[in-house]
Order: sequence, then structure tokens, then C-alpha cells
Amino acid sequence: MRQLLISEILEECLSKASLFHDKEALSSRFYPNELPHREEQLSAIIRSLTPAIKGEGTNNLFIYGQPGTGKTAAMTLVGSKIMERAGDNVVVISINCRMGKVADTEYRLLAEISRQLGREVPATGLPTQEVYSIFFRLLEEKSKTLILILDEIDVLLDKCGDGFLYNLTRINETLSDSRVCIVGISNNLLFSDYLDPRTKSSLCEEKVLFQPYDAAQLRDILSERAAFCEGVIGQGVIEKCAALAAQEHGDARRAMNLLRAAGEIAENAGHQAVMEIHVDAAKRKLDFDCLSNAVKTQPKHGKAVIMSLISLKEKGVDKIQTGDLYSTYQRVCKQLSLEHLTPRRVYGITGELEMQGLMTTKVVNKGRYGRTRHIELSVNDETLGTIKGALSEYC
DNA sequence: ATTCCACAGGAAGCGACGGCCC
DNA sequence: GGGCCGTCGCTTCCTGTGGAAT
Repeated sequence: MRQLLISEILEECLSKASLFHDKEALSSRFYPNELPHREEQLSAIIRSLTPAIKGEGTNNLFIYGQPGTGKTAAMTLVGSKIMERAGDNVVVISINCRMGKVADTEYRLLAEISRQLGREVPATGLPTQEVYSIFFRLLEEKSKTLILILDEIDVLLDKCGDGFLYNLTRINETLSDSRVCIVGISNNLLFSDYLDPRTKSSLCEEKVLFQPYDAAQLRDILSERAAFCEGVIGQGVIEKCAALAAQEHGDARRAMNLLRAAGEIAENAGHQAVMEIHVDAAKRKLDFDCLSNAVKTQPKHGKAVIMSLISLKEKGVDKIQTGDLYSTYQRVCKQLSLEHLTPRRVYGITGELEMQGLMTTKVVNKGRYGRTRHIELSVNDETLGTIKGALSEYC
């Protein structure tokens, strides 16, 4: 009976005509061959990196701008074109310094570059100096120009400090047969201000700014992706996705996610077209998924902190203070048979939760009554219940 | 003008763990 | 097997903060 039901659902899904012509075109993994409204930036990057094709020295490059403004897509596009044109003379290596802890420390970054250059380096165990030596040897053996793209380079500054970045940008001084060109990419517009002046002048020899897209530009980008079958997109749908994403610092990724989710919602509901109501539903779904996922992936004590916040919120505490949070957290830990952590660590956890968008905090001075933080959960009443459900499953 | 409170937040260090090399 | 190394999650210690109370 159960098997029959599964087969029926499978058949129904397979037989249903899809609204999508090419869903991949709206995926974050999809890199188009053209980037509308980014001609100026593409041209600046190409001009800066073309000496590498000729075997000449290139300046280091710093690319910055808000998330979803096309920085990574532009660099990926230019990188592949340079590889095509330069053949064996140039190697382009792209590393995200945040993603999956692959390269968020000095050791890991050097190990990852070495791996991409063809030499496996163990995840831990070797002295960092040894990994440096392997990296240098590989560079000299290859006798090529290496274009090293470091996406989210700000993570490296936070974790490794300024010294490592400086060494990396001055690496050519110690190389005889090879050259390295560093391309740093950051979402943080003030990143270069945090750098030591020497590192800043080395890394930011050339800078390219990616401005946020406006609604009209986002509309063009969505229209050009051609992810849907003809006539499926209702009036005002693309405009609405573009307008919503434009409100959120002109994020093209957000616009594409909205359009894709709206299409999926319409398709699952058996509708023949994507309408504005599907975009509204998509926005709610994306916001909720993001929040719910962040809650589910928290470690135990992160969940205990969220439970404490929910408990205080339900008691009607309007402005939750650090002290109240910690005493509630201790009580929650007792209920869960968890050994509670120190106030300093819980303070750190609240900072992490804020970074993930689960809460907002504001430092408040109460004069004689000390200094504290007002903490608020970034969750409306509708999602609170579901998140509580998700928490109870895991605690 | 000074005191005081309740933290904020940086820095250093600890211990466990997994991995490498000899 | 032991010494060395990097990483992680945490604790401990410390100084700084700023406005109400005195």
C-alpha cells in the first residue's frame, strides 16, 4: 500500500509538465558567459590581469562590494577566459576562505593551494613552515604565473592576522621562476581600512568596486537567465523579485533565489503560471528556511541559548538583558541535564547567533546600574512555534 | 567630581584530539 | 610509541565603558 502510494507520487511528479526550461540557470552554482551591467568592472579586471597572459608581472588586485553584486561571477568568468587564452603559462586557483573550513587558516590555505597544484598535504600534523616549503617548491617547479583568487579574504585577516596577508602579497620577492598575482575578494567595504598600510599598498595595488544592482538592472539579469518555459512568468513577477532584492542591497543572488522559489511553489501547487502571490510565498519560505536551518545546525549550547531567549520572550520580557539571559540559560541547561558554560562563552555564543541573523543586540549603558546588552530574537510569532518544534527534536 | 555597577570584549592559555614523522 | 604540530572549544584574567547615583 505504502509502496503503491510512493509509486503514484513518483509517477505524478514525472508526468507533470515543468514550468522550468532550465532551472540550473537560477542556481548559485551557475556562472553565465555574460554579466549584464558589469562591463566596466570586467574591463578593469581584464586590463589588470592581461599582463599575466603575456608572461609579464601583474599587480595584485582587490575586488570589493556588497554580497550578490557579481564579484565572484566576474572573477570566475575572467579566470576561465585567461586560462583558455594563456594555456599552460597561467594557473588560476580560486579558494573561498570561509567555505567549509577548507582554507580559513594559514596552514589550511597553503595546504589547499598545494593540493590544487597537485600535491596532497595532510589536514593537520605538519609544521606550518613545512607546508610553506612545499608550497614554494611547487611554485618554483611549475615556473608559471599563478593567479590566486581569495574569495572572502576578510576571513583570513580575522583568523591569521595582517602578517600572513603581507607575506602572501610579497611572495614574488622570494620566487625566481614563477610569479603570483593575488586577487582578493571581499564583501566588506571597509576591509582595506583594517589593513596595515604596507599590506594595503601591496594587496590593493588596483581596486575594483562592484556597486549594488538597482531594480532595473536586476530585472534585466532575471530576464536574461531564461530559466522558465515561454509564457509561464506572469505580469509583474520579475519586477517584484527585482524590487524586493533591490531593497536588500541589490543582491542578484537573492533575486534569483526568489524567482526560483516562486517557480517551485507555483509548480508544486499545480499552477500553470508563476504569479506575484508565489513571489510573496517564496519570500516567506526563503526567510523561514534560512532561520530554521540556522537553528537546527546550532550546537547544543547555542540551542540552549535560543531556548532561553524564547522562554524569556514568552514570559513577556521585552528587552532581554545579558544577566537575565545567562540565569535563564543556566536553568535551561539544568532541565536539559547539560553542564552550563561560563558567562564569557555564552556572551561569545550570543555574538555568533547575532552574526547568523537569529537575534539582534544593542549595547546599553544604564549608568549606576552598569552596562548590558538588549537582546531580541529576530523571529516573528508565526515562526517561533515551528522553531520551538525544531529545537525540541534536537535538545 | 567621583564612585560604582554590570557587564563588554580582548588576550592568553589550557586540554583534548587527530594527525604526521622518526 | 613518543614527540611535535594544528585546531577547536572553552576558561581565566584583565582592562575598558559610560551614565546614574552620590
